[in-house]
Amino acid sequence: VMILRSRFLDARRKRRNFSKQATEILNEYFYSHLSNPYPSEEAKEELAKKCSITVSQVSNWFGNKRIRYKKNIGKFQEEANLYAAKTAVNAAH
Amino acid sequence: KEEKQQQLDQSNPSVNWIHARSTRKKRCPYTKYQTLELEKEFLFNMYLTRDRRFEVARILTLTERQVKIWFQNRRMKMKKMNRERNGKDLL
DNA sequence: CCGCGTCGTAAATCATAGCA
DNA sequence: ATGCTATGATTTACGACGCG
Repeated sequence: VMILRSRFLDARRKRRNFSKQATEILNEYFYSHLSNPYPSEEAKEELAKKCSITVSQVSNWFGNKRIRYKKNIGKFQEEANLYAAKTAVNAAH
Repeated sequence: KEEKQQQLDQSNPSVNWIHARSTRKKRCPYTKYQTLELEKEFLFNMYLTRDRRFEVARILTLTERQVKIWFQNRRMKMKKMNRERNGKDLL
């Protein structure tokens, strides 16, 4: 019973921000697909696996990212340049 | 359908993936009472008959369209909950 | 053609994590 | 602690497409 109880409570655990690496991976995808930041179901699954989060969480992240980016492109300019440079470096090596 | 616009300038983030239906109704959160009654109705049956939809809409002061869409969204929510509540628990 | 179904999403809003 | 904002999740409202 205690085990079941703990498991139930665990399912209701409070949300945590995603890890730095996960956010990094998601941002890399977002900024390298800025002209069409809509990952396919397969891409979402791959991202979910790499980030150790669920596909739903990947969808939530992109939904939030797209709207927040669009709402204030200026605020994300620095971040955009950062990832643009990063992917350029990756491509070069 | 997606191939309509593919070649977009990376340097020009005037991103065109902006749908923004101007004719779209602004989201308006339902009251606790409305939500509670909708949930009770959903518990009774996940799918509405036309008559039931009319009654629920009248009682809650919502349009039939809003009630119809609420049920569609609610079914999607249930589906998602089931999906996540699967392949989990158990040892 | 209609009308309601699902699926994926926009946009607003909620809840609270996390930090100055 | 406290206030505040960033962030992840949830809630309305549709468009696109499907089926009968």
